[in-house]
Amino acid sequence: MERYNYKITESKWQKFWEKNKVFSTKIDKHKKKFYCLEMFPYPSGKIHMGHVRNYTIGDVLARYKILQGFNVLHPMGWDSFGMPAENAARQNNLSPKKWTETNISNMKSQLKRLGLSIDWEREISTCSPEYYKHQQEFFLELYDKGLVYRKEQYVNWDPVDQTVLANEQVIDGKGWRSGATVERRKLNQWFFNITKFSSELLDGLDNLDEWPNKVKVMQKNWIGKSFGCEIKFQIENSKDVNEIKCFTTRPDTLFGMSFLALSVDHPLAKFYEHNDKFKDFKKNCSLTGTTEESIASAEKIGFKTNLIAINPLDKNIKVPVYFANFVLMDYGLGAVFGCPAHDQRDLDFALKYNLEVTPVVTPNLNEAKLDIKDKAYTGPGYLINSSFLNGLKCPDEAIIKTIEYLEKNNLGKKKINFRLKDWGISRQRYWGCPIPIMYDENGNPTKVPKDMLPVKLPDINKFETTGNPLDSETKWKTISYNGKKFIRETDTLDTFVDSSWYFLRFCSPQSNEYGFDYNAVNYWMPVDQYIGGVEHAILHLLYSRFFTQALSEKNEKFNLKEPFKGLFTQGMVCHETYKDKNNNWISPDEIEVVNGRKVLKNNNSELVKVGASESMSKSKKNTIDPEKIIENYGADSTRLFILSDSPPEKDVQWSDEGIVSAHKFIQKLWSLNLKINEEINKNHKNTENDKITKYTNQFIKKVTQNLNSFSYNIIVANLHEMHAFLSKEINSTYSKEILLQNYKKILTVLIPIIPHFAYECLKCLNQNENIVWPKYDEKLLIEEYVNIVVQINGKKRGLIKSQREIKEEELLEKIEKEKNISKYLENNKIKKKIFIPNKLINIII
RNA sequence: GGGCGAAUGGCGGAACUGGUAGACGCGCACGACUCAAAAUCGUGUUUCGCAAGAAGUGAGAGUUCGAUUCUCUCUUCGCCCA
Repeated sequence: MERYNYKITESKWQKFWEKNKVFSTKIDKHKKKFYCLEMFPYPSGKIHMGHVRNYTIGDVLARYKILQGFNVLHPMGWDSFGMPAENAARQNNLSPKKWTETNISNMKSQLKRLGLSIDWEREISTCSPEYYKHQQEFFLELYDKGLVYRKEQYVNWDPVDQTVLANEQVIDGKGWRSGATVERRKLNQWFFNITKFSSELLDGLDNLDEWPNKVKVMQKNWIGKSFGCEIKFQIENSKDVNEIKCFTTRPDTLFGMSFLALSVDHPLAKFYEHNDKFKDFKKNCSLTGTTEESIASAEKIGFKTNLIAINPLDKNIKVPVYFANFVLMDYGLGAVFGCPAHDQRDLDFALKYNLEVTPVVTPNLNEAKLDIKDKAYTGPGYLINSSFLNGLKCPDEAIIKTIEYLEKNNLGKKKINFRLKDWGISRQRYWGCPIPIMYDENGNPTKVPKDMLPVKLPDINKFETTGNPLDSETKWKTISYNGKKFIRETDTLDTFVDSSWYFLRFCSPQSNEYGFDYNAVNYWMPVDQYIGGVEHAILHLLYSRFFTQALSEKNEKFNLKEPFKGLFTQGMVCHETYKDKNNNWISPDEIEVVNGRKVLKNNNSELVKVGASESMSKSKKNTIDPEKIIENYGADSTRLFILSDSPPEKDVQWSDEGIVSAHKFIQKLWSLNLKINEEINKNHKNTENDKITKYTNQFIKKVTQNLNSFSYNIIVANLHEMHAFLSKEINSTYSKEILLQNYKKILTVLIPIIPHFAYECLKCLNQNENIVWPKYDEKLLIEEYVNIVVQINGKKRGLIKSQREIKEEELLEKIEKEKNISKYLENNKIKKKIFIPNKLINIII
């Protein structure tokens, strides 16, 4: 029998789609739109299985929506600025631009071979001046709206490479490349004022009912809204300082206060600038990293000042004031009061400096003594040792009462604090979007005038090993404007800015006037379904939400609150890991199976150690190259397998058996297709045509429902069932029209999953016109006969096949006649019967 | 430490609002075809038991005629935040 030739068929259809611009989309206000977007890839060189999964899931949806008659926007582009290009350039002495362009063209052809329904005419690349020109305009627009500012901020500084490191480049406090101990260093940096939108970004989550709950929870925690209060502490023993303000979420524990702690960046630090001991202390603090985690895990150290703070609730309680390394200037007011009995950090600090530990919360009022040793009590309870607050329920009631008292006596006020910080967007890198700012002779920043945009990156072919390459581009840096000399900003924008509006650009990728065309954006946006990895659950999605709101602010033509209506986060692709006897990672390519045991290819006597299945990564060498898989099995097989084994939101395990089985299944479907074609040509007469029509109806319903709920793995099971049914049923003699009519519907349902195959089969039947998603008829789904479960005392004892809507009495009569069931009822009195029509009867004896 | 989620055969996983647990696939076993093998096709496959039957969805309780599904406690694992 003729085998299905996926190579010829797939490339034929891909050429057809491309040539006829089948997937190019235009605005059509008479049609309902559907914007299907997958997170665009970083052009690292080759696509990986994660891309295959992501884009297959998206393509299934896009093709389904097309068949349903939606006007579908399904674009693709490249997140093409970023460090890997710069690193590659340093290593190989080639320009990041060339490296990136080569990768894009490679990956584009790889993606095309997957048979995706992409509108490639809308392709964009964030590193192209046509794209980043508009980003620079946006930067200036936000600047004018007061959402951009410049301030000093700590960064991770690598003293050997003379460069700034991202948090993930700091490993155990050392630079990832140089190995040098990373320092905290202050640099002037640009910021987006994302915190201005804290409330909107938090409240907006409540309306995103098509987002996974876990992502909303993560964003909620990240924004971190907390209720608390600002407390004024009078200061004694100083002529410079009268009072210090602290923010706290636990004002109820104020009577337990035994010290006050300031950040080394607190304004009061200026009075200690000439104190050598303080300078040492500050330097010591700077050795700790900038992440919250590294600060939390570092040893708590302090510098004691001569200041004395007075407890506002009781003037007789006086405590020392410290600078401490665990207080951050970014959070609250850079000053906290320490209550060691009920906060672990404070307790660690108090024990180190021999400060008092007074318990003020007890879990149980009857227990007289609460002894705090080295573990703080942070649970709920009742206030003790707290004068007029004693006995209050803590935390809720006690906090409210304390704040009431403080406000009444003008000692403090209620305040809401957010954990979210402003978004630092300066990167001391070459391969990013230049910030359109220039500095005059006095170092004052001004906007680069609009007609001088884009500020293009200079071509650099040779990279020094240290520092920001743009700093040494003297010619590029200096410009004259209106007869004055200016120096360009040499920082570039965080690449998260690039991806914060690309979904808007896709709506009108050629738009020249502005980053997007208002008409197009207002038609296509919001993205109806966004699909990508959960690793972007916080930053990318939050930044995109912010950017959309920031552009919408004071904008009559564009007013969008949320860019992504639906969000789907897919799981990762995993594979077993292998090691040789020396514990070196081994790639699956270097392994073969001999007598059921995994051994090295070049040394069959050496057994391979099989490790846990983990997400594919180059470092563990457990990757599978999609290109080879598509070459050996075809795009449809690859798509089918990547969907089949697990629900899309969960991790999937790549297996060689799995891809082979998917491939075999396509072949089986092809054999079936040939048989069906034969049968159709026989054109039988005088037959019962009901069964196949009924089945087709059920099949359409199942697949449609599973498509709607992203249960793509179950659709694959549905396809297997369909194959089994048709293989048997094809021996019945159906008339030509009935067989053709039903089979066309079935093939149409296959399109989203295995498009090349499905279109080829439709073509064989000359049925490739007017293809629309088939509707199912609820009336046809009702079965005439039903199997009713018979339970006795809740245990299943048998099945009774009967007509629909059988009455209870009639059913009992039938049960009497079934010896296998009735034997359980003999000599017993029936106490109770539960009858669920058409489903079940439970007899209690 | 806090938050969220998960736990079902040898494996990946099904099971609609509580109503036949194990769909479908992989693996395995047996059979057919073949000189033989591969491929292909067919049959079987939760466990114990010859069988009748019994047990069974991480553990323990609870609600219910009936719980993989709902409630509580615990265990383990995963993710996020610290």
